[in-house]
Amino acid sequence: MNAHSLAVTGRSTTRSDKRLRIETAALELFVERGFHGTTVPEIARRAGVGTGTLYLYHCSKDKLLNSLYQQWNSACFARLAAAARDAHTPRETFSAYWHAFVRFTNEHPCAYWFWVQFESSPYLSDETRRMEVESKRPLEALFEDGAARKVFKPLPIPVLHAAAKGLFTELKRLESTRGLVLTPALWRAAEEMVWEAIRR
Amino acid sequence: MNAHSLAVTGRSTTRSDKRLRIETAALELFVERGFHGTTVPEIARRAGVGTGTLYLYHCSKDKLLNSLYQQWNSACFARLAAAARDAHTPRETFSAYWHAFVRFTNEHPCAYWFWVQFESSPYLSDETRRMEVESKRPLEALFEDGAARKVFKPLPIPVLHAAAKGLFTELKRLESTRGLVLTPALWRAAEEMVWEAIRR
Amino acid sequence: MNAHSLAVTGRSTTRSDKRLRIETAALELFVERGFHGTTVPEIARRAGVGTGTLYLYHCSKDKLLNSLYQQWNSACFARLAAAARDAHTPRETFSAYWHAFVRFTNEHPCAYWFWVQFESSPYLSDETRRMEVESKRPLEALFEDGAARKVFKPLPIPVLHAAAKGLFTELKRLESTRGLVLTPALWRAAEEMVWEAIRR
Amino acid sequence: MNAHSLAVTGRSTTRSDKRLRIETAALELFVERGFHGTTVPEIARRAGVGTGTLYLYHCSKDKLLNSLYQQWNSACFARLAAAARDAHTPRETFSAYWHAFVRFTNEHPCAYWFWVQFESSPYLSDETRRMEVESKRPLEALFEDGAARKVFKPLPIPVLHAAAKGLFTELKRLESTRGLVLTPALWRAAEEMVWEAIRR
DNA sequence: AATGAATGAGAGTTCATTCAT
DNA sequence: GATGAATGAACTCTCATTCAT
Repeated sequence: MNAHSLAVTGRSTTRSDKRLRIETAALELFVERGFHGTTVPEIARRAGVGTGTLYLYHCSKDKLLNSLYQQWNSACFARLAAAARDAHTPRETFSAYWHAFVRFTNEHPCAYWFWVQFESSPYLSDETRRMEVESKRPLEALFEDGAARKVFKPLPIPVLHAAAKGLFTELKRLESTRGLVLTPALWRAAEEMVWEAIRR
Repeated sequence: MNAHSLAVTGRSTTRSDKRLRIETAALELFVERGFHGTTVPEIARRAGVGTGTLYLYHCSKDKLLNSLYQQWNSACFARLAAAARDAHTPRETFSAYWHAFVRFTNEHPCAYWFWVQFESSPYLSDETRRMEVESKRPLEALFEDGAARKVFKPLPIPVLHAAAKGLFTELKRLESTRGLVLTPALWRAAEEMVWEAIRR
Repeated sequence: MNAHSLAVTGRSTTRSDKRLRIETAALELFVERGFHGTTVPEIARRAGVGTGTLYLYHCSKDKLLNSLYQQWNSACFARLAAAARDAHTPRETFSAYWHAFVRFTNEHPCAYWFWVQFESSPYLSDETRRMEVESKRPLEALFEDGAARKVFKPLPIPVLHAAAKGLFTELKRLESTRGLVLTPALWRAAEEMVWEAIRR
Repeated sequence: MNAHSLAVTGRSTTRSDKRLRIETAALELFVERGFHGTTVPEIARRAGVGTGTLYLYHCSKDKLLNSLYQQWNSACFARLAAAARDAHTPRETFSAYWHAFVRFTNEHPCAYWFWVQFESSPYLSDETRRMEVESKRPLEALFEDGAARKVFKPLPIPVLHAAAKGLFTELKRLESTRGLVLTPALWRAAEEMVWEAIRR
């Protein structure tokens, strides 16, 4: 997911390199112009490959979008789960999870906006939606301990989750639509808000 | 919305009736199939008018979408503002506002999902986005009293707002993706979560 | 199936006129260049309509080909059946049938070559093939009388039929590949050959 | 055609073996799916060679088709000529020729259907068509003796030929479209039909 | 005002052919 | 000689928009 290997190997036409460049270009363009606003030759051009080459790696524009969605979902959820691994209390778990999310979206802003733009779109296949639900489950498990110890409000874990994701999403949206500056202090305040919301 | 009013009122309502039918059909179809999944002749057919007629009321498919977005935004925000008019304390204001939102989205589920689907899409014009920001301001004013009296956390009002909208959105999404049943009790619990989040 | 009505009506853009022009253009081009050698815009251009117009009348290039095949098959078989209606003896029936075939292919050479080119091609759908078999049956009925009266060799009627169609086809091919001149005398001689072949 | 000869003869047959495998694969696929329904990589895959390898033997897909057509034409005509070599009377010549044709098409059904499918297609080059005419001439010479002795009807030899090829073709077609069973008895009856057709 | 047949630009996708290895 | 990943020209088909009626 980075351009590092490109610089190292010199040869810029290895197979996995092409795939990566296509996927990066597609992610950017889908975010900039939407699914139908982006043409396949445009993706190919930005990736520096021929149009037909794209079809060696992804069998349709549609499947490409779904593949990107699945990849980034997995990557993000894996990251969140990993971040919370060393936490000892529910409070620590939540904090680790929250800040990992902040970091992930800062490192991969394109992937984040891609997610926001397409999670409610009709372009995702049923299979992709199922995978998203599956990927999220391990994450929810992180909060089972807290729920069992009655640290949280007696609500389904996805609902607790919703408080976090919801505020996060809207803050990001305020940043882009109203120019809100998301300082570390604000992120900490927001974290506190969510904690107040979910704790018993 | 039905053939009855047509018969009763005669010719005079034909125009506005057609406009309404077009807009209703468009709203439904955009939600069901997305912007590019919906064709203009299809909207016209569902509205029971000729394809060309649609262009007497809306100069392009794009403008139609933006017009719908603006209309429903205004309608929703007006409704929220009205609901909070008779509240006396910040807590009451918030409660009125929250439940008005719940009610509005139950009464107009199509309009709600339209909003969710298109608020992050690239189909909205800059003008529409500006209007949305403008429309939201009066709503934010509702919370200025509470902010002044230090009932809320010392954060920009849009941030407080974000906690409400964020949780709301994610609960609705859980309803549609995971089958979460949104009982009145759950809505009250959610209201409480948001209140805990925003109050000082 | 002729350009007559065009001249009469003056208005050259009636619906059925467009359909006819499209089908005529397609028939000619398919014969001249084959199915894949003919592009849809080319058919439209020769028909004097827009590319999209073609799709108002035929839902795909493939279906257009099959529709043409079915139409001309029906037309040809109907003609042959009609021609043999007034014949009294098996010999007369056969003669009427043979010469009607000669006349039909002279009047519609394009349709004839279309038939020859596509009857063994993989572009015909199963449905088209079934229809062809069905259409041929009434024609075979013409020879049942002769078969019952033991005028013909004791073979399945389609086999008798095959002798006629086979020689006919090959003579036409000799005309186009070797420049054989198909005089009325030659057609009569060929008729005699087939009669000798099939009679007991 | 098998891996055996490869092992036995070593490197020397590799080249011609590859050529053969390519041509066999192409023949089969062209019959199964038509010219445009068959892709070059598919031919290569079925032949067990790389895509590029095909171009070492045939400079284009088009030329490959024409080459196959020429090869099988020559092979078939040579076989028919050889079969008639020992016949003494025109009747014997014709019989030998007829049954050799039956045998050849039974031994090489793919080649036969290839011929039927492409003899009227626009994929054959002028050169191929010329070669076909040339190849046929020696075959026609077989019947000159009979013509000179006035055994046959006083018609150009290709016309006599047409009666044979025509009935043959149509019988084969009845076999594949209507399930007609081509027994030896039927072939003999058909031979008799043709003989009746052409003899004076 | 209302219509819907007609349009053609522009989309996604395929595939014969090439060429670096 | 043999390969198959890469290419991009060219295809079929769609659909927002127009305009004669």
